[in-house]
Amino acid sequence: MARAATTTDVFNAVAEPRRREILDALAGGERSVNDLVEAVGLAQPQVSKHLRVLREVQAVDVRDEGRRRMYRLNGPALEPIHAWVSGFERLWAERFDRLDLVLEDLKRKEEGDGHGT
Amino acid sequence: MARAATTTDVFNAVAEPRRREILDALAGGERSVNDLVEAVGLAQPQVSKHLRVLREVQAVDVRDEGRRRMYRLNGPALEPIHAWVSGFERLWAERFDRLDLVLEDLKRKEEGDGHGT
DNA sequence: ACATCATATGCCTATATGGAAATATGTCAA
DNA sequence: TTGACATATTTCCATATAGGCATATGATGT
Repeated sequence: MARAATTTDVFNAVAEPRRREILDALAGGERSVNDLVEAVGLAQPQVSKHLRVLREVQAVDVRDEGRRRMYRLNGPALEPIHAWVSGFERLWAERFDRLDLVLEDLKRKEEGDGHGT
Repeated sequence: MARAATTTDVFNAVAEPRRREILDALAGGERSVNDLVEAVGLAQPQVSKHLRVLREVQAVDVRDEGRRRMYRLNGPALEPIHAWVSGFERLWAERFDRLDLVLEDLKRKEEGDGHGT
């Protein structure tokens, strides 16, 4: 079996750095394809192809405006990534380390003085 | 040019669902390869290969214990993902939607009544 | 109808993949 | 040393890429 298609899910779609750049460029608001071509410095066909992938995983929406096609972010499509990676946040976030300390402290106290039920 | 190697960065490494499963399984603490084989239901060689990829992007660390190799998470390697996707959080988090409303409201007011400089 | 601008699609190629199966490496125990 | 267990590596293969380039589609103005 080969690698999963880039359109399988948003994880695969954003594994490509150029596609992340495109999403970053769209963070400022709607943009036409040509705008994006300038923004990411790729040839137009490549940008269109990346946009297709992003469309298929719902990461972007399109709107026709005359001869141009305006692309915009569809943020919620990225939520699964955030949800997944947030589960590991405590492993690097300092504030959570400190929270851990507090919790351990509480636990120690509770076990220490026997004023329980 | 082909697709970027899975070991290029953590985004690519984690695009493979089986590797995410492995990381999930490691969230509970250190595990041997055989443990992981059971946990994810893949053949041992595949698991070893996935673990190699995860090692190369620093998402896991290994420790030798007798004939077993104990793998553990190295959370901070996932931070770039969290950092990137968090930039888009406002696009789906309800509380931010409401913040947007408030801001727009303020803006309207400011533009509406001419009490400027 | 025509020329022009804007975007999408098709074709080509080198390349890395993930699973399967076989095998190599490494460690312990007797 | 030999055997059993634990893990890693190699080989094989079908498949999907990403970029380059040519071209098709679509909308606009004259």
